[in-house]
Amino acid sequence: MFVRQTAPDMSKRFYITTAIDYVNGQPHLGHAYEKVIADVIARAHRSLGQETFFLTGLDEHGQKVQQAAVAEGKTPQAYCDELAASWKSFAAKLNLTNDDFVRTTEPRHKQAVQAILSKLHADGQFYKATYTGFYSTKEETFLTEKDRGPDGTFDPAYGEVVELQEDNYYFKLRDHQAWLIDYIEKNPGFISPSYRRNEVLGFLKNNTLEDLCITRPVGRLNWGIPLPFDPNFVTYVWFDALVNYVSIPAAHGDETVLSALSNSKLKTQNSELSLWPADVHVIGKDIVKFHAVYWPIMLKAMNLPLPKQLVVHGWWQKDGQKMSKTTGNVVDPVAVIDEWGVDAFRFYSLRELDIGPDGNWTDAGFKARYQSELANGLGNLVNRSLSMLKRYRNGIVPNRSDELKADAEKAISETRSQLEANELQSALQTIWSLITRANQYVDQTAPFKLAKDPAQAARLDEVLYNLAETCRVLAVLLWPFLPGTATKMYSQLGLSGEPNQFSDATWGKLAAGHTIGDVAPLFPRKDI
RNA sequence: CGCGGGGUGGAGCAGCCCGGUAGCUCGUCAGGCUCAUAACCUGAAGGUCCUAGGUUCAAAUCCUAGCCCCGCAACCA
Repeated sequence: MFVRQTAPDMSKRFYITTAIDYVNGQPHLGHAYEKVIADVIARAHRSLGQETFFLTGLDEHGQKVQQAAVAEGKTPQAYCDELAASWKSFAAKLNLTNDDFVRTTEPRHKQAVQAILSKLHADGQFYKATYTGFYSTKEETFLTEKDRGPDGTFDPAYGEVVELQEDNYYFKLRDHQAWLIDYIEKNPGFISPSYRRNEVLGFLKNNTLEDLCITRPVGRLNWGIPLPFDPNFVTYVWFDALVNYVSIPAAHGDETVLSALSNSKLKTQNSELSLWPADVHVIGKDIVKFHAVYWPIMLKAMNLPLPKQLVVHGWWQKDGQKMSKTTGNVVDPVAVIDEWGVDAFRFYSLRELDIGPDGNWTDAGFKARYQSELANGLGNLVNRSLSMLKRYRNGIVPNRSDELKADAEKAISETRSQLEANELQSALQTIWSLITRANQYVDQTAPFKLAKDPAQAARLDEVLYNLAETCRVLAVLLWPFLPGTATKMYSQLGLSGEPNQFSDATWGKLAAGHTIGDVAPLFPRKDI
């Protein structure tokens, strides 16, 4: 064994990110879903004893923001500032434990973007070229062949279409295809689930990568980060949004990123966290290509290691239909949380849909899971267990008994490995199997009958201990998913703090003689 | 042949990667219990695991072909 000389906070943290959301609009279910997935994974790793850094944030540049700001008579920055406030409160509403919140209009991000652009430009990774195409002056965008109707003309919605020439900078992607295919093949865990990996490999093997246009002339778009080597252009999406994953580590003093950009002087905060490479990027299936193809190539060009894993989630439908603002069948996460509580929202999102496939949100399904699994399953177990302990033993924990120990330990070890593998839905199923077992145990041992017979006092003690201790273990297992509920469970057990250390999910930690707290339903039944 | 996902008892899903009693929630029916949020427990009915081939001692699970749904098709999680 080598003795590590590094200071504790210099060791590499588990670093997890969400995609950053485009600020043009209000948060919806999809945004909430992705953040909850990332938060549960982040909390799970913290609980398992790993130093963790969880980053989420906003993408604030681009034409749509610029246009929306102008339409509201505001400056783009003022427009972003207002929306950023609401997005930050949204993160709080979801009970996220993000350690930072990136906004791409922040100086700390911009300086990193410019440092990267300067370095790659100096390294000859970019070239300037002229593009000729059909341009819609109304939509302020170039049209492609796909935008043509069946008769070969462009839709009148595009207004006047003119042939236009435009200079832009391009990033060389072409030479990178071979190593990237090789990398993805040799690292089967890089893209999860596996069918997304196959999709990327299929794309890479059947297509030739086109070089990537990375700029817009300021005449067409000025709400962006200027190229440090050509003031006539701003950088366009790729070297802005994606870079947030390393610009924030740089701002926190990450040595890996800073040394890769050694030709520049970046201001950092006083901390010196070690973050890069990211352990997990949680993203939606729509942006797999950008994260699995463009981003690795960009990192390779920057001489930075690749992220360890992309966790790709699916889409929610509502009642079997695509959610859209025009049909109005949207799920407003804030409304759901206000009505049912954030833990119920988190629970349904993760229990109903595994990470990967598309899912179907139904209000009836939500209510059913709330009622049966949260109220009748978990809530009722805790309530009946602790009520009996209160009533029969004045809330004083009896001597330890191990009747449910084996069942609990099975659930604990399964949950642990499922959390480590990001199998969140399966972990919830495992946890609920313990809840079911405990409810069954109440029926089999009938403590309410034992209580009527003084000769059975010792037996009643055993049963009450097993139930209380199972509730305590459940609180620890549930904490990453239902942090508020888990903390309430601890509080009802008379335990202070949060059950946020997985190591506390060890049978027998509840001490004899301890007095529990006040008991109240965790998920009040809602009769509809 | 553009890409991808799915087709499992009445509904919605898990299982498929690493073949071997078809599991979960809801619903239906019949019992039990009364500590608890009219909650809990037990049992029953109900399934050609889309179809057809193949591999295998054994396939929902692997392979091939077909049918049917549904997304995506450059920046929408």
